[in-house]
Amino acid sequence: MVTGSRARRLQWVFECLYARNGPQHWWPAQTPFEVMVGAVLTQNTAWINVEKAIFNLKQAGSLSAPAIVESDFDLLAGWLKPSGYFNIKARRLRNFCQWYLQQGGYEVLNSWDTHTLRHGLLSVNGVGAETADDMLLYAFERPVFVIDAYTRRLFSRLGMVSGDEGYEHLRAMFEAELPVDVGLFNEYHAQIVIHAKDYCKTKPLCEHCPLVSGCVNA
DNA sequence: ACCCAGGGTCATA
DNA sequence: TATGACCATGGG
Repeated sequence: MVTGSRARRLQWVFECLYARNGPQHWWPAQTPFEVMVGAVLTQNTAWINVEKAIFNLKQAGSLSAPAIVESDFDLLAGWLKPSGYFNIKARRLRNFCQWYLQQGGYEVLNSWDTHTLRHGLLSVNGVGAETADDMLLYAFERPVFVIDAYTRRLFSRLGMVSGDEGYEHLRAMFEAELPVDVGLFNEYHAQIVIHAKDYCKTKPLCEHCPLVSGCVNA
């Protein structure tokens, strides 16, 4: 049983995850721009398929905002095919890159305060709350806590949230209960995802770990 | 054969 | 505000 204040329980869950899985070094990408592309492509899609699409973009020498904006639409959609929803994602990626270039690129965007940058990202058709927060945390290194389906499921199973709270409500809760720290938020979200994907299925669980009831195999 | 994957938009009530 | 339809490939 997990006891204590919610803040303390959130810390405990993180420590258990980290002890089990070790540092994840997220986001798996070579540049901030690649993080942003991956954030769009991974919408409701297995990461392994996103990797194939990003590989195609690199292979074509088109993993840049200008290249994506200028490339033929059907060609772009073809590169994105393995990641699914390729017509929609080609449009979303192009929307984002157009906006990205219009604003002046990474350095300019990174000079904005987090609130302004978040609203800017959300103004792009195809960039929703989670995608924007992925970009803010992993490409711009802002202390924003990313909420996804895994986060809802884990903490719902742990009895710490009901699960049907709105996105902003949950994000505000995590950011209020935890130390506002980019490194912590980075690692915490990565741990939640890796826990849901692999490790809780293949690694044994420690007896006193609060994750037992949060594991899909428990 | 069936289910879901690191969501978001749009139409409808 | 809150559902439902839609997007689409690939791995278990």
